[in-house]
Amino acid sequence: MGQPQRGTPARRGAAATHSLWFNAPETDEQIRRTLTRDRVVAEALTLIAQQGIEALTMRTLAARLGVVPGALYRHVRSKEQLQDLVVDGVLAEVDCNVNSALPWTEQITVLAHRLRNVLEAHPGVAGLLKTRDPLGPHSLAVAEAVLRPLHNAGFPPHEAGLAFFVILDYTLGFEVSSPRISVNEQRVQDAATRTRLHEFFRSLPPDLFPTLVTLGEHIWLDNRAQRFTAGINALIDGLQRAQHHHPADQCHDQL
Amino acid sequence: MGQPQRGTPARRGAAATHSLWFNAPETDEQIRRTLTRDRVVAEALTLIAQQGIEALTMRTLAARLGVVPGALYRHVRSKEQLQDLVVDGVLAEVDCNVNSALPWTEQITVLAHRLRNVLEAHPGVAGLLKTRDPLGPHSLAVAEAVLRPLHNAGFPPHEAGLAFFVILDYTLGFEVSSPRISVNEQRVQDAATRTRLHEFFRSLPPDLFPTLVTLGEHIWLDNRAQRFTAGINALIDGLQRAQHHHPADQCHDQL
DNA sequence: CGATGGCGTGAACAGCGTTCACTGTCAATT
DNA sequence: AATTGACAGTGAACGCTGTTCACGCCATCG
Repeated sequence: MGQPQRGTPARRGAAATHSLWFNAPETDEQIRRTLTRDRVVAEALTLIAQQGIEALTMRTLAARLGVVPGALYRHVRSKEQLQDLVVDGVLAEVDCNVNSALPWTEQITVLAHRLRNVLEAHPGVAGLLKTRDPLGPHSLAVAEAVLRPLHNAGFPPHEAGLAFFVILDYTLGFEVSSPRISVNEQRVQDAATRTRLHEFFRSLPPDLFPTLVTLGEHIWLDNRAQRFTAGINALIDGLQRAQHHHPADQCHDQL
Repeated sequence: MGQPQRGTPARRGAAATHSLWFNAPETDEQIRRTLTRDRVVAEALTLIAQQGIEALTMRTLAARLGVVPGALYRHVRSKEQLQDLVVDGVLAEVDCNVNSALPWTEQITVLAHRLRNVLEAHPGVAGLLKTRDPLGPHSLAVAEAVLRPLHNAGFPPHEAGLAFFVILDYTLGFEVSSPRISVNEQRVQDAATRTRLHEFFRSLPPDLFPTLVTLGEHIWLDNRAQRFTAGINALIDGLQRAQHHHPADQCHDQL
């Protein structure tokens, strides 16, 4: 957006490449004249939202845009860069505004839940986020939003950094295992597979796995929201106590 | 191991496929007659340890075993199954013995650190672990080892399950972002890139990212061990307080 | 009106996971 | 002891992936 904008023929190249233009999912009312980096990223986002991250292929993305695969490389240097742009586009959906009058624990909790909800809506993107150094503008905005309450709460730089990473590590790491979409294998966690899972736990040798056998079916349920809430609450509670009580934490590195 | 064991020719098929057998990395002193599922998985593990997870390719794995790619499919149904076996092979290295006389917080802390150390030694495997339902024998052993102290400490089933997943979510999620090995791009976090990162933070607009500008360089350092220790301590501390104080945790699901 | 530069095309390349007919060799059977 | 059958590994192929590049087309600028 902002660069000099080419002209507007009725439909660019409609005579030459007739069929692709009409087979493509051009359901929008607006005429889509030419490709843009923003349009590429936007289509990648809806593709991921619909079919998951492993469906994001240069070829299928190009097909959805009514374009030959190589054309994408005019707007994106590589698939890796496209993924970086996708990550930043997803993080743009996180609302970074929090009431700074609230205690920092509340602010961080709200931000973490917002981040989780956004990542949950784009399955697989968290996996990209953890493999990259996220330095896009919206990634930075999220970082700033999380770091600011910690700083204002009086955390010294080092401890603020630790708390910051601990919170992001947990939130992103939690979302890396998003609910599987792949329907080809029965990976979807429906009632049937849950029953088979419970049978599996009952069938385990009780001498080797006593706790798993007795607790298994009470534990392996898909209560992702509850799990995240419990985790983030424990985490922030622990951070708060570490702030007040023992700023130098003991080290358990060996063993 | 256990099935009827074929014969032992001096070198199986050495006349037909002469060169491959000698070009293969047969540095071991033992004669390697034929393929085994265990040998395939073992070679995959050393390949991952040496070159990272993205170097694990059916073709290169076959080449290292002195074998044509299709031959692997006699011992492994698919690459996905191979990855599952790799995950379980890695988790076999986790020592699951803990002194059950210690407080549960100590036991869990030790286990979490051991798990982290093992995963750190096999970069990329944590990423597989979070995308699978780990039901191999060694995965189950780790689960049992973590769950048992919680159970013995009096956690009711539901709360034990929550604590269990919270600890594993954090530990595995933390390890998903292992230090990059890929040297082709300058992803390795050396001193030079750290300096460039600090310059980057100083160059940010201070009106948009005030906290990042002031705290940036004190925060983005590669203190992974310290970060993990701080996180797991805060987490377990928070879980301990939740156990004693408010067993019913408030819910922050909306917003 | 002609030159220019950017964008999409079409085709190709290397590499990936996976399949399959075939072959050689061992182990058990007759 | 000779025959049979099972099976591991071969070689080649299929369809897919990301990526590159010479080639035209077209809008714009001079």
